[in-house]
Amino acid sequence: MTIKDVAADAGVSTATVSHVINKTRYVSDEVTGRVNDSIARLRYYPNLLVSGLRSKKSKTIGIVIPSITNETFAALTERVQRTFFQMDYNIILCDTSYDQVLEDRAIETLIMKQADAVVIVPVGGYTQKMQELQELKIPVILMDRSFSEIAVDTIRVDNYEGQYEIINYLVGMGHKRIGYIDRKQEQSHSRDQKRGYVDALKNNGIEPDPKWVVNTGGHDFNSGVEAVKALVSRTPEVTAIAAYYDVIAFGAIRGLIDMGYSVPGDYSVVGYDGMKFTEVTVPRLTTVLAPVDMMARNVCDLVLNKMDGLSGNGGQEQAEPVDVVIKPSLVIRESCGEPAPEARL
Amino acid sequence: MTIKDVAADAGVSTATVSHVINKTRYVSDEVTGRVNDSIARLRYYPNLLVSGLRSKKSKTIGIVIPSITNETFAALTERVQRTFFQMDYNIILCDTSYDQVLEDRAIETLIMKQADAVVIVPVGGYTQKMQELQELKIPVILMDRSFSEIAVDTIRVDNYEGQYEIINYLVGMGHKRIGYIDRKQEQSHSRDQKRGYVDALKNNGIEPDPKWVVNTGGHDFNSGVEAVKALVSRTPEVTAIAAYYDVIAFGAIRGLIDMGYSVPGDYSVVGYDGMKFTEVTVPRLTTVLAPVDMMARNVCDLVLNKMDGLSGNGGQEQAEPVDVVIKPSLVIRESCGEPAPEARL
DNA sequence: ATGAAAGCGCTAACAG
DNA sequence: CTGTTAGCGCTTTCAT
Repeated sequence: MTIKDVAADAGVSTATVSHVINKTRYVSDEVTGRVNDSIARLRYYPNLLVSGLRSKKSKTIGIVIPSITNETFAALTERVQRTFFQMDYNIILCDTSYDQVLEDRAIETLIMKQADAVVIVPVGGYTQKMQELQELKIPVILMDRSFSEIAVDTIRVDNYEGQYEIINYLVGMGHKRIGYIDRKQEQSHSRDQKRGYVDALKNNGIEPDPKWVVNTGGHDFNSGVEAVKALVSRTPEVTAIAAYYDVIAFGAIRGLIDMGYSVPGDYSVVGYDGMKFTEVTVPRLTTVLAPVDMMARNVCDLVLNKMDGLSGNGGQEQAEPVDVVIKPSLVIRESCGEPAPEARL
Repeated sequence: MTIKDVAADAGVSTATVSHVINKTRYVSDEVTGRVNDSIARLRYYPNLLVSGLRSKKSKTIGIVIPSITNETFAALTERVQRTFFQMDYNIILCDTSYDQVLEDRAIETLIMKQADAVVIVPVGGYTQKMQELQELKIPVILMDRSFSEIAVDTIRVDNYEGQYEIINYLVGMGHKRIGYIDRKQEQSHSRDQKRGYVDALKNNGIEPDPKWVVNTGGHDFNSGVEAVKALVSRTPEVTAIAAYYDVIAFGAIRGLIDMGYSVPGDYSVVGYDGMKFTEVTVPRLTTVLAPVDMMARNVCDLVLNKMDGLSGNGGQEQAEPVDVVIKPSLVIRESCGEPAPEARL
């Protein structure tokens, strides 16, 4: 079924059919009726790839993320896809498995599939391929990592503030010696988060002790178990423990229980990210909630702006790239308590 | 940058360029070299939408799911996308938000975007749009719901067996009165699951008592809390409680703790689905693990088969539709114990 | 108020 | 071994 079939069936030209479909010029009611009739009867579906060929708009947007099974990325993807679906855009989903090579390949494919815009949560840094995207005037938006040096639109979380606030909360409860389970600090967001921990202590007149900090081997539950055991057996005098990630926090809770302690009785524990399951566990985890909705809203606005800014002014005058930094919010639940009186010194 | 530019730059015809790109006929080393050179220098990316126009293959596959934030659907999507990305297929992701209207619209769009195949986890039943997909000879695969009456390929989980096994496990531990937190049974998979519970009891010589069963209002944590409170205050003599879904199981655990009971001390609790967080909680949840990998593998195989079965025999002779039923597996963890001696009667 | 026809960028006969 | 050219299905001037 092509537009030709419809035209023949309705006894009009293909131009007319095209115009009734797209409402792009006046067609008499009578002819419109006949055409719509033929379309329905023949079950005609316009070929969107071809329309895109002429209009230079594929009506698809690429989303490139390390893993769709990551709760935050999934939530982000869901919101972005919903918003765009309403505007007749589709999402091509590319999951890079945290692999730089796949990320590059994904971007290449998106170029070839004529994506109208690309949203990326990068595995590592800013790559050649991202630059090509920009050179081709395809709107690119980077998320969750910061690249302040580079002229590209960025939306990210203020992890410094997030970690700062939750440590501040712990101090406010009376904790003086607060452990931190950290990761290898390769990316800037890890470093920001760590700085939040350090500064929150300092600004409360507490001198951070390097012995309060441990690094995990990996990014999973067991790494958290190991880490907390290492920390507490070496430095039992901490009264609260902050983990850089909710799953690690649960590893910590498990490790503590294995060692015969209770949470929040003996130790307070906090996480980071606000994963859904943290509100169904015992105890419910106090954590820092990633501002997914706000991020999604910003992504959509930005993409939309960029896209019609492009057709609007003939491609001249790139606007200054934006760098949106969104503050996450503290979620207070049950995994913290005041330190024991004898531990308050 | 089009193929023409490359042809001009390399001093050959567009046909030659096309052939060196697709390796679709012999081209001398020298010319190949020149062409590749031009491609690289000009940063030429072939327009895949156009190639698809001629070859009738868009190299994209549609995935239509109720919500990408559902862990199982996300895992499924991830695996399917990875497999297909390797074969130069891309995924258009459509999240229907459990809305039948959006589902239909999604399928329509996929037709118009010339999807080569469509994988659907349906919101409800088999719809008109799905039938159109079949009429257009676009391979369709339905997942997670069963439509045995309909001639369409289906891959689903054997929820009867899954629920049967975990109840059987509970009985094996000595439990005689086992509660079941059920949902409204609109879809066949809920009914299958419930039957598994009933039959497991019967086959062990236990007559199921309707009083052991409660229905939740919703599908979330709090529904589980409410449900277990209703159940236990009415029927405290149950010693174990099975929930139709992990999140509900955690609601149940929370409800029990609120009422002053312990798990697995006073009551054993089991879930269903094998969500990731069930292995990081205290207690770790005993549950039934959805066979995501196996399902993904089956989907990919089926899609691939269907797609080249289509080009293979000229579209005649549809093979019998398959109905793959995959058994989930029991995961024994920490949320169950033997019933107290006085409760064993 | 509608139609004819030229292309969009690429592939696949057909030629040579 | 490589070039010419006719489309793929649709949109969009240009005509009338």
